[in-house]
Amino acid sequence: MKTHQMVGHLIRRLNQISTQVFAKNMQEAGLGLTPVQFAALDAIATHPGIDQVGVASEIAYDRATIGGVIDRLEQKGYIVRSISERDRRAREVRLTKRGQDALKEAFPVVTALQSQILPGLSDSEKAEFLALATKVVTHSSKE
Amino acid sequence: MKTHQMVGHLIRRLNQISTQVFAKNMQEAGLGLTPVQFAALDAIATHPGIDQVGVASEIAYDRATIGGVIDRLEQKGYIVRSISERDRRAREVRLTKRGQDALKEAFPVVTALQSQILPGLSDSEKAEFLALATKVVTHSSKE
DNA sequence: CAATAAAAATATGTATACATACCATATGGG
DNA sequence: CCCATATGGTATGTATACATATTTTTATTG
Repeated sequence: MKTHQMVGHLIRRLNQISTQVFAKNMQEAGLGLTPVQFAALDAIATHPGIDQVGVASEIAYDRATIGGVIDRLEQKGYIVRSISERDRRAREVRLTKRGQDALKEAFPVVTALQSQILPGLSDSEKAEFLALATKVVTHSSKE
Repeated sequence: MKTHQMVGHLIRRLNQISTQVFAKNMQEAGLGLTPVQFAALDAIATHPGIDQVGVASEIAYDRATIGGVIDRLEQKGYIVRSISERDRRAREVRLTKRGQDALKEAFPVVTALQSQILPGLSDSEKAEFLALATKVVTHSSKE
């Protein structure tokens, strides 16, 4: 079997295409958010006061990676961290005004770029791909 | 739209699942190859004397990343680099005996793990997924 | 209630992933 | 032949991605 035909290789290429589309559209919109940063902002906006472990499990990352992502979001002034009163080990995370604005700006861009992520597929093929991918991810996260 | 349902997010999760399956199977087989390292070894085996840019374009990476990958393969004693006589800027890359052995050992493992990468899908669904993914990647690399 | 296990962050180390800049070399045109 | 340009590789910087270890704090259990 050729490497090019292997599933893992194809998925990596899809991810590559996806992140490039994301970066390109973000840049054109004058926003510097990466896919992870956007996902984290969205998760925090949906669950204000969530802790870092919560963010990690919401978007399926490990704690260590999320720590770095949140560091950078904090440096950009998009979020604030505070020690939880309920559990002093935990850091509660919330959007700042700037973070809310950035997310509000990013949302339509991200929604619009979805259609560019699977170039060459018809609408029904895209739907089929989405259904299959969802099935795999759902199945995998149930274990 | 929820982040979880976005194409990019799903693709990232698929890639995550894929790399985890790869790492797990490699480790169980006592091999320490990453997906990129395997792909690079395979490309070099198929094109002995290929230069680094050649490897990069074979497996769709940038020069900088491949440089690091090849550094590590060299450190492991799997490949050797030599200055090309045709073009003294270029480094020709070849497998060592150890590299050939490692690749030979890895191949059946990688072939076998393919079936674990899309858990929850039937064989026909896997084939459908593969066809759609191939279509996207092919379409995208034609530009 | 003290000992201990578990959990939240962080730190550390390794490996992608890629943009940009830089150096050495090659190549094409004048 | 000279020069502008392009190309191969490396260096640098940023951002994931994750395993493992460590610290602080919490929860559990004998």
